[in-house]
Amino acid sequence: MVSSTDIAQRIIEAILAQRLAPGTRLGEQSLSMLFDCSRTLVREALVRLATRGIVTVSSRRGWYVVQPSHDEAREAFEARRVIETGLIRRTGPVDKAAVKRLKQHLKREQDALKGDDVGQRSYLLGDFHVCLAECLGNQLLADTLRDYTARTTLIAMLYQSTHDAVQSCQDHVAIVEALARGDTAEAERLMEEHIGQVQAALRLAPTNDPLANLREALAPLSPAPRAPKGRAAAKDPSHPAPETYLGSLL
Amino acid sequence: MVSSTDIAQRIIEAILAQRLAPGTRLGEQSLSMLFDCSRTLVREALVRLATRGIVTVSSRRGWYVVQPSHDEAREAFEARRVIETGLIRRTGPVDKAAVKRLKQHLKREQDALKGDDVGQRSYLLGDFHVCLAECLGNQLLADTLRDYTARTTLIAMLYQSTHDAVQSCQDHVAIVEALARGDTAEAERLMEEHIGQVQAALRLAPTNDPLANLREALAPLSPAPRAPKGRAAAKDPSHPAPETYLGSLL
DNA sequence: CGCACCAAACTTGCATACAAGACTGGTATG
DNA sequence: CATACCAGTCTTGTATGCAAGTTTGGTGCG
Repeated sequence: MVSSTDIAQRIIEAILAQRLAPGTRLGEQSLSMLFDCSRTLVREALVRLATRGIVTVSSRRGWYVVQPSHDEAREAFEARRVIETGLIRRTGPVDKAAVKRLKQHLKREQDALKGDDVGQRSYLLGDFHVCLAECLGNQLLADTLRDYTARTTLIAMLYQSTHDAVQSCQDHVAIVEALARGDTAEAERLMEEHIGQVQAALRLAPTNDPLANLREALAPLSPAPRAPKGRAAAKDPSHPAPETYLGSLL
Repeated sequence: MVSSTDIAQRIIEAILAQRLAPGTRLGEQSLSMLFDCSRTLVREALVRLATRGIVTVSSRRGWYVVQPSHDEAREAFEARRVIETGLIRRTGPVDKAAVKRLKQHLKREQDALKGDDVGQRSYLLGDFHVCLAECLGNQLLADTLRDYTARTTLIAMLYQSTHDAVQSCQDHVAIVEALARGDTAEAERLMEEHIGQVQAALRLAPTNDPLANLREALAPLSPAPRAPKGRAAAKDPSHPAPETYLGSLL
C-alpha cells in the first residue's frame, strides 16, 4: 500500500520534472482515487508538502501547487546562493568517492540531454544540487536544498525561464571539475555564476498586473492563422488545463 | 478552537524554552486531551513537526522529540554556520529599522538574563538568530533557521551544553554592533566564532555507548548523603520523568 | 528460581461519516 | 436586460470507529 511519504514524493518528483505546473489544483479526492487510498493518506501527504512550502491550501477550496511571488522567488535564489556557495566554501578536499558519484550524475545529465525526455532532463539538472550537498557531507542541508530546488523549478515554470539545459549541464561539469582538482574557490565562483544565470533567465517583469500570466497565455497566436475566433482557444490541446497534468502522476 | 499549527507551535516553543527534553514521548491521546481536540488535529501537528525534523514516530509505539546523533549534531551546526555567516556576508548595509528591531531583541535578552526564567532566556537566545535572518531580508531562510535552532536547542539539552547565557548574549550584542556600523566582515567573523563556541560547549564525548546518557543520569550522587537506597530515586521530584514536562505545555 | 509464553492494555494507522463553508448555475424580480 | 438571490454541488475540516502491532505484566512449566 502507498504511504503518505510515497504520495508526497511522487508529487515532488512530478514538480521537479515539470509535469506539475504552479497553481495546479490537487484535489484530495482525485488523488485518493489515483493512489487508491483514503483521503486521510492524501491529506497527510499534502500537509507534509505544505510544511515544506511546496503546496498551499485555501480553506475549503482546495490544495494548490504554490505560485511563488517575485519576492519569494528572489528569496529562494538568495537562499540557494547562501547555502550552495557556503557549502562549497567550507568544504575541504572532496574525496574520490564523492567525485565519482558526481561524475556519474553528470553522465546521466548528458544522456538526458541527448534524449528527448524534458522531464527527466529538468529533474536531473535540479537533482545535481541536492546530490552535491550530499556529497559534501551534509544531509540536512541536502534535504533543505531539495525543497528549495522544487521551489526554484516552480519559479522557472511560472516566470518562463529561458535558460537552456545544455548551458546548465556545462556549468555543472565545470563545478565538478574545479572541485575534483581541489580548487574550491573557483568552484564557489562558478556556482555563484551558475545560480545567477539561472535566475537572470527568468522573465521577472516588474509588473503589478495580476493577470499578466493569463493574458500572455491567452494571447492570440502571432501569425493569426485561419482559426475560428470563438471557443477554439479553450479546447486547443496544446494548452492543456492544469488538471490534465495530474494524469502523468501515474 | 485550536488548529494543528497552534499545537505544533506550542510544542516548538516548549522545545526552544527547553521545557521539552529530547526523547520525550508525545502521545496522541495525551495531547488531544491537553488541547481538548480530536487525535486528528494532534496527528496533523505531529506530522508537520516530523516533516520539520523535530519529532519522529516509531510505528505503533509513539511519537518522540528527536534525539539527534553526533553526526546530526555536527550537520546542524555546520548548516547554521553556512546559512548565518553566508547571510551576513552577502548582506549590504543594514537599514535603521532592522538595527532597531535587533536592539530591541537584545534588550529582551538582557532583561531575561536578569530574571530567573530559564525557559524565556533559552527561547530568546535562540530566537535571536531567526530574528537576524528576518532582519536581513530572507523569510525563507529565517523559517529554515527556526527549525535548525530548535534542533540545536535539543542538541544542547541532549549533550549537556555548558555554554553560559551571558556569554551568548554578549556575542549577540557584538554582532549587532558590527552590523550597525556596517562592518559585515567583522559581523561574519563574530558569528562564526559564536556558533563555534556554542558547539564547543557540548559534551560530545566520542563514545559508542548508547547507554551513556542513562548511565550519567542515574549515577549515584557524589557526596552520597544518607538517602535511603531503594525506591527513593524513582520518586525524587528533582528528576521528573520526561512525561512530566507535558504539563508545562499548558 | 529462571525462563518461555500468553493475554490484556495501550498505541498508532487508516478509513469513513458527517459537518460546514465556497462556488456555480439557474431563476425570479426589478 | 441586468442584478440579486438561492439552492445544489463540491470541497475541505474534524471526529470517530475499528484494525493491527507493541509492550508489559503475569502465570505456568521445567
